[in-house]
Amino acid sequence: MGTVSKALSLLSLFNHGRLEIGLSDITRLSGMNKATVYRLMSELQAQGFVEQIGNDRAYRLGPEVLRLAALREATVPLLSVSQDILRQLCESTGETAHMSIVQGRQLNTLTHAYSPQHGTRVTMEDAEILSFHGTGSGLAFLSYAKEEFVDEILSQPLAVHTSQTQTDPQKLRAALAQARVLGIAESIGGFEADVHSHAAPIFGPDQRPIGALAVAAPMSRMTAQLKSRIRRELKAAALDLTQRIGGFCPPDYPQDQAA
Amino acid sequence: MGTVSKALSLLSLFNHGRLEIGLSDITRLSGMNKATVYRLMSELQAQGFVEQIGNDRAYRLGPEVLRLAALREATVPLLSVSQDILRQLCESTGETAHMSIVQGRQLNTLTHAYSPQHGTRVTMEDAEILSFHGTGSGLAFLSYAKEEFVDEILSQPLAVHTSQTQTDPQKLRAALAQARVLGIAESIGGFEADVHSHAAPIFGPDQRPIGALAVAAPMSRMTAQLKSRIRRELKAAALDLTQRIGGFCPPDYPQDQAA
DNA sequence: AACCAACGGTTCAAATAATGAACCAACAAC
DNA sequence: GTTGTTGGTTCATTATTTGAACCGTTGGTT
Repeated sequence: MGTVSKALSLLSLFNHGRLEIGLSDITRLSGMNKATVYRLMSELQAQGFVEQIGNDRAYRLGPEVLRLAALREATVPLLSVSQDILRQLCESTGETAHMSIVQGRQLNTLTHAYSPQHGTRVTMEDAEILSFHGTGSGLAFLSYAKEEFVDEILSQPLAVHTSQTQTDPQKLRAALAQARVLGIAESIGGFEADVHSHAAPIFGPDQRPIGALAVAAPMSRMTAQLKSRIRRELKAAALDLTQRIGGFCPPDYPQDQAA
Repeated sequence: MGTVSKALSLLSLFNHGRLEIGLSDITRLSGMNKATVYRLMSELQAQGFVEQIGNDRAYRLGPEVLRLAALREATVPLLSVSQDILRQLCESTGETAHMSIVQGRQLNTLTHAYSPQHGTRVTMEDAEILSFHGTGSGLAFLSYAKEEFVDEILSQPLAVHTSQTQTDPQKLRAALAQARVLGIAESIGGFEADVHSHAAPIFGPDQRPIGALAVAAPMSRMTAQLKSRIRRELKAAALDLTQRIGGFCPPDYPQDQAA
């Protein structure tokens, strides 16, 4: 691994539970030498990717990432288009909708929208890390991912999030096969208890999945009627998103049949 | 300059006019060796900071920057809070409002809001690079920036954007002094002809300016009445933003006097 | 006060990674 | 065919990165 990759990998230590990290913590988390980490962080800081704050001198992400994100959006308007689509989607389903993309071996939620329709709703955070085997989004992605990627994910130890988390690789593969038939994956309480999520994959310009669009509802509200509405709306929304960011569905993705 | 800084500096070659860049162009623009650039870009690509697309294999910014930006927002909600404030600001003034921050030696617009009130309006793009001497935002920042920074900016050759661009360092310093009295800077047609912009600095936790909030209107609409309304609203909005991101105005910033 | 542990930051010889001129293969224009 | 692009690759030389040990502070314990 080159020096640049090492430096950038330090950035991925930040997450929602760790928005600020001290030098020693970074050293421990990364397994690198303290002097190395210090020098790398200093370079990242000089370029505005992180900044140091407070009297404990902890590092946090810097303002430069905002500029890059604005430019990325100008190139591929994934976020703004998604927000548009999510707004419609949560309105037409009355439930929480969110969009996630895969970066490396991680599935990250990028943006979400709530429906004001119900008092209870599934709550979300942006930049949250989801599991592949426990969420509708993860399964939707895997159902059209490369074989090797699926193998890699399913051969690792699979975390148990709730009492209903499915961790049997064979049963998960069966779920993927079924998702390929419908073009929609679902997870019933696999990540958070009482949450039933549906998801459809989003595809990039190379006809490979880049992430997923999902609708999450409390299990108590999941009637057959709502289920079919969600599937219908979700498929249309995912297709729309794929097209509006310049992507293409693979030829074997079920398009026309009603879900 | 370390290897990491070199790699990250390649990212700053991207801007609105250059969303996608080929290997040879990057080589030319950066002045580095082609093999070096190739290796650095490969590492950036492996980490998702850039991606290669099309049959010309040009590079563009990658999805990883979105995740980092979402986390930065979770740490310091600059964007979301700004958008809130900009919406109010353009509503109360009836003109285009925008927010820019300084990153290195660059002033970048991060987000903006239009008022639906008038048919004609000043149009903006996010992630646009503004000049310090030609815009209200730039002057607002400089008026509270460190002496050395002001010297550095004003000692460089100053671009002429319009026939009304002020490029005399002495007159610009006078404008900064006046901005310090009001807490508001302005530029009349200095960046784009026919645009009159007002701006107020935004401060960080260390009482140093980090950027500016601005309102831009067509010169034809700029009556004394609108001017005083803009100044009043702008100062309140900038103060609000500063406080809501955990910043502090320096003691010498004029707070209470009406503008 | 004395002690200890943990913190951020620094040093420098040794080890490792970055560098760049030259090179390919592929494509396009002439 | 020639010439000039392009993206990508090679490898001996060179310069940078590395990490154990160090320093000065801070904050808690005894």
